[in-house]
Amino acid sequence: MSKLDDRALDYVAQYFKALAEPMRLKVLNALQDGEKNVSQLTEISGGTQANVSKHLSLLAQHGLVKRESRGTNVFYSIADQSVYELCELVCGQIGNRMHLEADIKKMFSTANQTGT
Amino acid sequence: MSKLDDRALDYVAQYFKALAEPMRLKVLNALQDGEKNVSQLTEISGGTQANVSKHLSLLAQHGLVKRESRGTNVFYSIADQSVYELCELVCGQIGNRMHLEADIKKMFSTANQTGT
DNA sequence: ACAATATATTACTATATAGTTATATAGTCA
DNA sequence: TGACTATATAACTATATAGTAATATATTGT
Repeated sequence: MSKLDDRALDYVAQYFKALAEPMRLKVLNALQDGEKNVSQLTEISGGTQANVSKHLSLLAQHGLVKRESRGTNVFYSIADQSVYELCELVCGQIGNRMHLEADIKKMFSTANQTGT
Repeated sequence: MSKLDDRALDYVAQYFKALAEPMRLKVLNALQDGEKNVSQLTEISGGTQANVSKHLSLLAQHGLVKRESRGTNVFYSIADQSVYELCELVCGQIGNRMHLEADIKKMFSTANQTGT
């Protein structure tokens, strides 16, 4: 990325924005081990059905998840594994940096078993 | 990232949020070829001094840029090259995907000369 | 057709924040 | 010290959006 024009910057910003929400990260996290329907994601995330549905909608809009309805269920799945690469990169950075240091390190020691 | 707890998710979300703003991306972009002071960044970005200063403050808070005052100037620089890796990842994805396809592709063909 | 279930949507409230204008703070030089 | 420049901050407005409650829209099975 060296000299993105304004449209591109807006675009990238919007993409980051889609990732800049704890509930959405939680949902993506939950989808790591395969597709899940809205009810499952609602339960896992501890959110309300309406809210989870809205977040899923947004994630789908930004191409982060795929949507497939089967019967009365709608199953969502990660659209692109690179989402996790992003998260890992960020998690790695956060682990290094930060005021919380010890705390954070502990969080990520149980969190970073993925290994791209 | 496989099972981040809520604190971690908040944390990661905040980090993405710092990147989820066109003006801040523009500033980061401008810092790619080395440190710059606030006046320079104000001019390059086309924003107001106050606004740019605020964004820089936020970027510094999140550890994305380093701050160093020399005389009456304050020079900012990229704190961590991994910021660019993030952007490239996102840019790559956006290039593949997307409604805008042709347009976007064109944008990024002139934009992706970095090559980590 | 009707009841039951799963998901989406709408209208709303509350909160966060980008941008602006004006002002404060700090460093430099006469 | 006082004028000048560079940066930061405060108070404000406007906008976006996360969450909620209620309702709409399927789809399935009877």
